[in-house]
Amino acid sequence: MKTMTIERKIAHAVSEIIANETGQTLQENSIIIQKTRKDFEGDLTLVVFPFVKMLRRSPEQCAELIGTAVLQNVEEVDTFNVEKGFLNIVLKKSFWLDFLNNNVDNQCFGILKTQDRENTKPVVVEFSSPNTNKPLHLGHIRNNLLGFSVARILEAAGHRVEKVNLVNDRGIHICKSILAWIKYGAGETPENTGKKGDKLVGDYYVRFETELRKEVQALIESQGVKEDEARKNAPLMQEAQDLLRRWEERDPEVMEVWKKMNDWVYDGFDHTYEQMGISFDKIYFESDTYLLGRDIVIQGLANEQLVKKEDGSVWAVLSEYNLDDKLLLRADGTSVYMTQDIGTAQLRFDDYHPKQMIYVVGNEQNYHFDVLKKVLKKLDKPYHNIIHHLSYGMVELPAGRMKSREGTVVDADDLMDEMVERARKTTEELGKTEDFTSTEKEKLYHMIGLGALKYFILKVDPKKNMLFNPEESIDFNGNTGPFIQYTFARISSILRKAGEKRLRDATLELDAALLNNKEISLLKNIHSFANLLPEAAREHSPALIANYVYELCKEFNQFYHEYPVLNEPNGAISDFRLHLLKLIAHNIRNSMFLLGIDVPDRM
RNA sequence: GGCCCCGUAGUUCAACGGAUAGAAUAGAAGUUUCCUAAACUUUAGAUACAGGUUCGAUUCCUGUCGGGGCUACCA
Repeated sequence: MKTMTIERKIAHAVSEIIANETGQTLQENSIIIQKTRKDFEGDLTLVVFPFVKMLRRSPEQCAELIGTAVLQNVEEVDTFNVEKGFLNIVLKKSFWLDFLNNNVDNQCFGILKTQDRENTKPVVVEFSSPNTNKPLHLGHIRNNLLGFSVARILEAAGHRVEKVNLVNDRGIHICKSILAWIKYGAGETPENTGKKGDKLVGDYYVRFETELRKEVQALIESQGVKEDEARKNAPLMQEAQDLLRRWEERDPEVMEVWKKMNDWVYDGFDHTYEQMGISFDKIYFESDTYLLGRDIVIQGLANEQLVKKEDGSVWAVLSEYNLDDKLLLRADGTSVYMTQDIGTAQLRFDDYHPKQMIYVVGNEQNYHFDVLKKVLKKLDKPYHNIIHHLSYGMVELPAGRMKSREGTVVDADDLMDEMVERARKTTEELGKTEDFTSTEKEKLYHMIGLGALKYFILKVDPKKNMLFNPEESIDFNGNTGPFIQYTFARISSILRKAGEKRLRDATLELDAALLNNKEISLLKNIHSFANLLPEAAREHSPALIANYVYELCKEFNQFYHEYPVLNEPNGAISDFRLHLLKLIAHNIRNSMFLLGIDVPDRM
């Protein structure tokens, strides 16, 4: 143990004094040390209530006793004060100065490197997982940003990470858009229409639904059947199902159209992913994996882990888990969604032998994943307990969830374009880019627009539903991405003005007594990042990082307003502040990197 | 019907069971001879309701009310 954190040192001292007093040993993780709240004097606070009974003293006496012991045994501690049942510990100013000293040249404070990559089992993070029958929308944006950011956070926390995408490129829904294109497409292509491939295919998916609804309506009126009955029997639906059968038989004619249309979609997706700034290490296609799932199920049946009903359909019996039985193969032998997921899980396990497989999938599929894990357990698969469903909340509109039928879907490309446009407009109104080249401008507007969007999405706790109001544009002021980018640009501007030589020659020989509260507060913030990052990794929560970096920037702006850096007459203080700014800048950049957001040197 | 999730300022979001529930935005009032005013300062405003557990509850438990999701031989 080379570097023990100050929190652990204190916790250790606390457990010792309690052991001395009572003869009881308590686990160090039962000692609650938190950051002291703003309104009180101190850096760290110990809640002493848990020890009151053991020590048989009043809370104040306990705090006094523990405080004295900590003061004696931990050299970094300067003083302490007792406020109700809370022991507030003040660290020496030199502790903070040393902290800066030790980390000013560390561009990656708090970031852990994966040791021995070759021999480390990876965490596989699956996200995005689009269907190839329609373009990406706002819901996918949350999924993509979340998955990408969580992958970066895990990596920064010392894990080896593999990002994978599972493209849902087969099934009845895909056949629907293919069929509509064959019937009504009149040879339209992305080239001859100028339309983005995924949009074009999506249009035909919508067209299918429109035409189907007409047929269903007609059936209901002429034969008086119920709607779901009519949907099943409608000629178009029959044709789509026929197309699916032909696809499963690898009918060359169908395969050709399928391939062609999927390629259009992939071109479209590539563009969307690029705009979003996300990428994958590997892409899986369900068309390659669904048969594997079927084989596993058949094997499971042979092993008597699954059961076959009279009609020939295959089921997992899950009554022992209080879940309904789950169908895995239809009577006609075709696969369902769950069957595919069994196959992809197996393949992923074989490919990576991961220590964990994370699936970034909306919370509407909570039940599905509960069942998946149980089915895999039933099948005796070793990986059933390394599956983690990173279940995130939906993005809702003021009127409720997005519905493609009602045309309320917020398109991913459109939204990103709007954000970039607004960044352009706002920046130009402020007249900040007059001396930028046009390339620099485009880059900046993209950075700001996407920064605003990403931060807006990621600052919300992933588990919770969130609201997006298309009427109100995403802000550039306040608790936003651009605010953080702006703060970074401000710091960069000072560092730029200082010049390389000045930065290189700057000394750190300040009398610690000269540190002011704002400076200590900033150092304290950054110091806490080392604890925050592992927590964000554990919780799979970019929101923790977002809130952290916002707090840091807010703090910096207050400092910036109150204290000069380059204009500070005391050279030692000025030098110190330059170092402080460097550390802050690195930390902001790193934090934003974890969110997948770039920061500009000027804006 | 059964199962699960969520109700915090006008609005959008915070708060390992810990101190006086934080921010942002919208509202009101201010700050540019000074390193970028996308900033800063001041001000007003909230835990759906009723019980319980606890030294202490926005947080855990029970009930009521309100919102959402799942419950397919769809994905």
